[in-house]
Amino acid sequence: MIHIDKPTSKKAIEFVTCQHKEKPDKTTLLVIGDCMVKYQGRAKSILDWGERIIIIKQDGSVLVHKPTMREPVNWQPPETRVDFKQKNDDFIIHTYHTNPTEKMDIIFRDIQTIFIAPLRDHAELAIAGMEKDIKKNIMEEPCVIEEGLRIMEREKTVKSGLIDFFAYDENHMPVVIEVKRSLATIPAVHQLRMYVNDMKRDQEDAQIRGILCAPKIPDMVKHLLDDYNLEWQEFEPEIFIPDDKQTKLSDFF
Amino acid sequence: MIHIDKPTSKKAIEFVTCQHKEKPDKTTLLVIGDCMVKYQGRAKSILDWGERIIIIKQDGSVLVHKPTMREPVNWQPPETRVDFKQKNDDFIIHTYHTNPTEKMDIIFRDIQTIFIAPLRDHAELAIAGMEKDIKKNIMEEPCVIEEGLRIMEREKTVKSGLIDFFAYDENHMPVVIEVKRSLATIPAVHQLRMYVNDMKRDQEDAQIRGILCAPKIPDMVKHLLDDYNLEWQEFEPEIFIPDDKQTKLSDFF
DNA sequence: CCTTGAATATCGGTG
DNA sequence: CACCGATGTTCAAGG
Repeated sequence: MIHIDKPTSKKAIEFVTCQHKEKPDKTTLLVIGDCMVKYQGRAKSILDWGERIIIIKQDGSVLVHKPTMREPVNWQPPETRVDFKQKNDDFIIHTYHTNPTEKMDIIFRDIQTIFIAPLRDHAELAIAGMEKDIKKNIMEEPCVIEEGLRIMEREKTVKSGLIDFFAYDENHMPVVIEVKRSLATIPAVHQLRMYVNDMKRDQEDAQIRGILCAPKIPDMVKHLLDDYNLEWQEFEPEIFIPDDKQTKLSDFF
Repeated sequence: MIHIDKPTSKKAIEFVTCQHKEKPDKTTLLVIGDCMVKYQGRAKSILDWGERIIIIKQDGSVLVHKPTMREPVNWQPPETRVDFKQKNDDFIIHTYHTNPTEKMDIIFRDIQTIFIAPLRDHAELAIAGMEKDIKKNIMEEPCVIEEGLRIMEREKTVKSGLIDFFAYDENHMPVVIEVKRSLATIPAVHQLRMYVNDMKRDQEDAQIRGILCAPKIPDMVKHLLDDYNLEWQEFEPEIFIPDDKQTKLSDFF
């Protein structure tokens, strides 16, 4: 890890050319300073002068971070080409990306620090509690949705898409189940409605239930479900750790 | 702007306590080093050792960035409380957030640099080419969709949501128009269908057209539109700079 | 390659 | 505060 404080634009060019430009896929570059940003691509934008953190990552992604907000204010996706220029007393980072075509220029009028470090990180995130995990739990314990439910198929393909669960209730009536891990949305109602219609067409069975399952279902969505003669079930968004991740996660939670 | 290189965990604690902890809303903190990350909240995750960049922003957002990818591998939203601890030879950053309840711990076994700087950035992003801008352009030049179109209402509220445009075509037939700035999706078709149905119910008028407008409409979506007797119009995703942003943007493009 | 759908989505606007 | 929709969404998985 090396860095240079308060470099002139000339020094900055020398530093990044010597230390980063030859091996951009091996070293991460950090620039902190007073800059403005111009972007043109899927949209167009301009960001006036301000003190920010710029990160050029080893896969060619470029981030411009303001001192607030989770999201970068400007960025480029991975596989962006980066070039460094000097103009008057400004240090300029040109970035260019294809597919989609996008360019972004960062102009520095003052640099506080430039860091260059070869970062090694081969770890992969082990995560639980995603929609996948919630579905696995429903598969193992269908009673969280309804007593007596027998799940027949999971990820069943029908004409208009993929049904999360196809089951029979305790009265042997077929049930189509759509699961959301967080908020149930209006499009999810239409998705479920479409699946139920597909099943009716396939089975020539007028009596098929449809249940939308989510931790939270807004009134608007409930009313829409009523309109279409569909049902809903709210469930506790408990996070279950799947067996295959237990070895990685169980020591910590 | 100050920083400390290769600090021991003890030195690191002293540094951040002295320089950051008293004014976390005034200074941005950067830590680069070998760490692991544990998170528990809306989901649960664990990230094994690796060299990463951690940013603690002045609004309390916390980012953990790997040397690749646009997205942080772990994070906390704004308004997160941060605390620093020492345990054996490790330097630990505890973060805690409420609503939703989430905690994330970052454990460093080696620190390359800690950087603390009060960053000032009051600039706001001026951006053009968003859905808002495209709608404004359609409002001003309805012929980009169809010759002879007269737009009557914009953002018209109906039972199931908000219609982008309500218009009459050159034959005085009512038209409901739904606009997407990028890809037209299947849910957008159902949205449009619902709006047309709402209008029919309101107006007791059997003849209402519905047009889905987007730069790109996949075949699947076109077929679905056909099924429901709806229309579509692809348009060039040209980016128009709205008048009120011209002063800011026009000098650059 | 294109398409589809999830996300610890985030974020802004509206009621 | 809840809720809704857009995002330069990003990202991974599947065809």
